[in-house]
Amino acid sequence: MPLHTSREQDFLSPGLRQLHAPFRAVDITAESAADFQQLSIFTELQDAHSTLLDDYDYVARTYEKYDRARREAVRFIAVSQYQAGAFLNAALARGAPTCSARGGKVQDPLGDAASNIGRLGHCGRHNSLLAALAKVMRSVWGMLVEVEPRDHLGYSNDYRPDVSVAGAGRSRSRLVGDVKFKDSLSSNPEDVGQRGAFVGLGNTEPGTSADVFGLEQRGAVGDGDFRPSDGGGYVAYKKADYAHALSRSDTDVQMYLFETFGGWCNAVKRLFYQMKDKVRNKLSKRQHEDEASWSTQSWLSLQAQRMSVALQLAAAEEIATELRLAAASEDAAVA
DNA sequence: ATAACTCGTATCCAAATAGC
DNA sequence: GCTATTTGGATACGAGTTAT
Repeated sequence: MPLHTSREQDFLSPGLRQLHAPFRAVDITAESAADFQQLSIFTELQDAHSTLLDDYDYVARTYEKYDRARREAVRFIAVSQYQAGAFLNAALARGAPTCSARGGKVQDPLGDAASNIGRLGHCGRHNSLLAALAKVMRSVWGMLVEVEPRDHLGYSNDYRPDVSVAGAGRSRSRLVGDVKFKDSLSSNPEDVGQRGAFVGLGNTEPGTSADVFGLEQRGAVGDGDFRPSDGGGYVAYKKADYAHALSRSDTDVQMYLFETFGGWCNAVKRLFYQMKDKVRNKLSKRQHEDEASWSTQSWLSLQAQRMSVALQLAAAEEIATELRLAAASEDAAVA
C-alpha cells in the first residue's frame, strides 16, 4: 500500500508531523475505492484519533480557564467521532439507480454526489443559505442590507453581489459579500483533495478565493508550476469575479464561504463578530422573548445557531431531494 | 525507465433564477 | 417562452514528483 507523500509535510513542525503520522499510515483513497470496504480503515482512523484526542485534551486543559477554548475543543472532538456527519455522504442504496446528474453519466461510487451535485443543482441551497445570512444581517443593519441588488452597477459593474450593505465595510465603505457553499469532498474518491485533511476549508478555500479575488501573476512562464512548499513557480493571472469592486476604494469585498460539513470561513466569523459588537451582543426584546431559547442567551449564540441550522437544512434538503428523486426513479423502473 | 500520483489551471455542464 | 447570469462540481490536461 503506497504511502501518501505530501508537500504539506514540509510546513509541519516535527510535533505536528508526528501528530499526523497515524493518519498518513493508511491510504484512504485506495481503501475507500474498494467498494464500501471502509470499516477497517475507520477503525484504524479511530485508533489514530484517540492519540490525537490525548494531545487535544492537553491543549484543552491548558486553556481550561477559557470556557470558549474548551467548548471548541469538545465540539472538535465530538464532530470528529466515528460516523458523525455521515448523513452528508447520503449513499444511495446498493442496486438503486446511481446519481447521474450530468449528461446521464453514471458517477458517484461512494454516494457523495447527493451532497455535491444533486439533480436540483446548487441554486436552491445557495439561495436558502443566503436568505438566512441576510436575515441575520438585517437584524443588525435593517433595510441597509440589500440581497442581490439590482442597482449594483455603480460599485460592481461586472458581477452582481449576493449581499451588500452601505457603510458596513472597512472604514465605512460598502460591504460587498459573496456567499459560497461548497463541499470539501468529491464524489470521485481519487479526487478528494489532500489539503483538506490538514487545513480547515483546505479543499474549498483556495479555489473559491481565486474565483472571487483573482490571482496576481507570479513568476514567469517557464518557471514551472506553483510550488506550495516554497512559493516559487509560475502562477498565471486570473481575473477576479469582483475585479471592478476590488479596484474601487469605496467597496469592501468579502467572500463568505461555507462548507456542507458546517464550517464557516474566517470572513464569516469576522462578520458575525462585527455584528455582535454592533449590537453589544444584546438581543432585542422581541428576539429575547420570542426567538431565543435557554441555550442562546446572547445575540451571537442565537444567530450563530440559526445560521448553522439554516446551513445544515440547506445541505440536508438537497440530499433529501436527491434521495427522493432516486427512490422515485427506482419505483418507476420496477413498475 | 516508467507508471502512478499530485497539484493547479482552464473549460465544461445542467439547473435555477431574474428580467423581459 | 426566451435569454443572460450564476451556481458548484466534473473533466481534461500539463508539468512535476515519487515509487517501483
